[in-house]
Amino acid sequence: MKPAVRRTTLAVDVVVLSPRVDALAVLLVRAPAGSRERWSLPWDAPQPGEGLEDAAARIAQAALGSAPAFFEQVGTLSDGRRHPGEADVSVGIAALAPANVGSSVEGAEWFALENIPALAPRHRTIVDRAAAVVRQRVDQSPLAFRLLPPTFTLSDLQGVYELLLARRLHKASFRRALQASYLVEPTDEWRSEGRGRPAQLFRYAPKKRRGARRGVRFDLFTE
Amino acid sequence: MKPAVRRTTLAVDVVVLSPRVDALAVLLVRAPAGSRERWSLPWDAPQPGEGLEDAAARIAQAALGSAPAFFEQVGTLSDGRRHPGEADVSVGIAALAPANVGSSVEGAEWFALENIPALAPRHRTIVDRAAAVVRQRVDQSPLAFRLLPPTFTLSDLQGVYELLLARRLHKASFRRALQASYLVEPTDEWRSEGRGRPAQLFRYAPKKRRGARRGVRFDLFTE
DNA sequence: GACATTGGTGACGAATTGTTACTAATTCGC
DNA sequence: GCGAATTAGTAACAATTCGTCACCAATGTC
Repeated sequence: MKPAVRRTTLAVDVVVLSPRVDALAVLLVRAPAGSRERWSLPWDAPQPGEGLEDAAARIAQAALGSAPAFFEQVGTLSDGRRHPGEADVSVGIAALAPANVGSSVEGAEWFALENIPALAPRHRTIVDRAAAVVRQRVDQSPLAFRLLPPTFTLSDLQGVYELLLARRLHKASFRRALQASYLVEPTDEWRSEGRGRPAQLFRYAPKKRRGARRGVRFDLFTE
Repeated sequence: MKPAVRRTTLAVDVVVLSPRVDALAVLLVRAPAGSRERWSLPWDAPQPGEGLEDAAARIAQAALGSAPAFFEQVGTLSDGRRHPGEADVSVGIAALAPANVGSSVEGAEWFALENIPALAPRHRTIVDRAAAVVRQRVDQSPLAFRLLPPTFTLSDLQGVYELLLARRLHKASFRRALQASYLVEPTDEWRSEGRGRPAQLFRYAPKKRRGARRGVRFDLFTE
């Protein structure tokens, strides 16, 4: 039996994530009249010759007003679950946008992850996967920095980690680990944020460092 | 502009990995006469109504003789790179098979990862991605146990980790960390492997353990 | 100026990890 | 039989990392 390709219908479904008012939020767009649900993820088919991440950038830009700088695939689905465009196959892609980026595009709105309206079942699955992937890779990939503007305070950064991990972190430990990682460098700017001492601004500037050669961790087998 | 699906051609390309003679090996199949390369990954299109992982299981079984028990998507590609079946879109899936599983299917052969023959460019990319994903997730996912038979010695397990991480591990540290993880339990069998003291056999039997609530690690930003 | 609030760091004890060194059980060579 | 070689398994110590507490710094509020 010789293998052969098969024609199917394909969609790229984009989960734009951003920290909004102390919660991780996802950008949804109003569905066309007559749809079963009122909201959906931004989605479309890739154009001929357009890569999947390129398509995700275009789709995210249409909903957000500007293109996010970071994308990550969160899985391709071909189960029977319903897609708004009846696509056979969906490529789910997470896009990360800094806080306060994204002007108000007509028909697009942010929803906290814990408070999402009804979505087509496949979109619901993709959102859950995106959240899981982002949470799982937060310390192997510079995800957190993609959710912040180019310069940020260490408290901002810690806040993003706390959002992603959904738990409180200890300030001194967080900063010590960050120092040891050589991932950020201080700028000479400070930010006065109302009351309290002004905070120094940092930027993401990872230095290449020798592999630590740690032992195996057997971590995170949380199922 | 209303989003719409688009018809494309789809393939599932499977990277079957298994430890063979002290190296991680991938299963390739002989390409049909007239192809540009002599070897390719096992691949096919998913049948109507067949999930992607189901398709991967069927494809792997055809090349391996039996179906692997573990699959993981390693990315979906739609770049311009050439696919043996000229598919527009490829879903890359890694399948893990224990050592010594897989009878000799006509036209299928194992190749050590460092010694792979010429493949279609997209297949080459998928193999590299599969290796990277497996190496990156080895301590978040029970991947190593899927490369071993149901019972195994601790030296076997350490050997698999050393293959995946491509470096030597320290015996005492490895075992201490494994103990603390409650991932394996001893059986009452022992295996005498020629010379040396016989080793006790263990099985993978993860106990649910309380989340460790560790701090952030800032690990592995190795690019 | 006292106080509340947020930023930032030193230091200590606890926990984890890297390493050395040892004991145990087997096969091989003689 | 018996010592050398080989592989399994572990105790124990040293070095490092981590969690926490305590404190100092700089600002706004009253």
